[in-house]
Amino acid sequence: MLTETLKALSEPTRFYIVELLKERPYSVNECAEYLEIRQPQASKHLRVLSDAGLVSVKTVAQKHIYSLNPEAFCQLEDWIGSFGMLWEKRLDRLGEDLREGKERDDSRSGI
Amino acid sequence: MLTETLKALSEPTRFYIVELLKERPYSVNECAEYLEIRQPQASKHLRVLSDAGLVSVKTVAQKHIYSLNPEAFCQLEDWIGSFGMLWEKRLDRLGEDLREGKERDDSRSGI
DNA sequence: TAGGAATATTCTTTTATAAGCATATTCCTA
DNA sequence: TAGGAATATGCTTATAAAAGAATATTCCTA
Repeated sequence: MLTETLKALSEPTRFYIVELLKERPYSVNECAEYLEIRQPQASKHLRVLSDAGLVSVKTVAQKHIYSLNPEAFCQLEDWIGSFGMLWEKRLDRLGEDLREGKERDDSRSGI
Repeated sequence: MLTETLKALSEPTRFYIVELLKERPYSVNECAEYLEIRQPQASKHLRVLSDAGLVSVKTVAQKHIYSLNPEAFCQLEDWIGSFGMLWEKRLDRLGEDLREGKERDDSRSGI
């Protein structure tokens, strides 16, 4: 479900965690330290991100190393990509209309 | 704030409204009808989407016609795009390492 | 200008979730 | 194997937001 992904990302603290993980994988304590939150909160937020498929865990000794999970972001990218066509379509129609010398009727453009 | 955009989209009903508006602009009542929700809810959800910059309104007589706002989606697309580089970078490193005949150390790959 | 159509707002109730704190769990090492 | 490091979980409280119902607002038209 895309909405779960979006929901997980919409929480500011989790958003920052994801931004942090862009740099490199981090352990739970490292996340907590960098974001200046307590360890349990970091753990919980990472769990939400994990449940949403946004991050993966790798266990090294006692440490749980979290890293971004490409698939989830590709899925999001695909969805966002499905909008780009809309603006292009409208520009296409605008172009056609201009070539045909039509008056532009914005009630049809959706802009 | 990107988190506001994400939050607005993360609500299932609003997500469907956005999907509906992909097709063409819709009035409040039309949205309510298609999504089988009551008019006030549609109005409220559209307000949230509007506050987040995801939709624009055009008033035609008493009707408020809502349509998607390209800028917001482009912003999202830019952000999502900033992740694509990461996977590529990793593939690049993998490629380099292979050419150099190195042993792969996954603790550095973040995958 | 009165009436109705279309939309927005207010208020209440309910539900979801984030934070805080304590504690449990897991696993390495001396 | 006892102790400590790293992480996870449970419980409570506080806050945010969604739904429902009633009502207010805006604006066109006869």
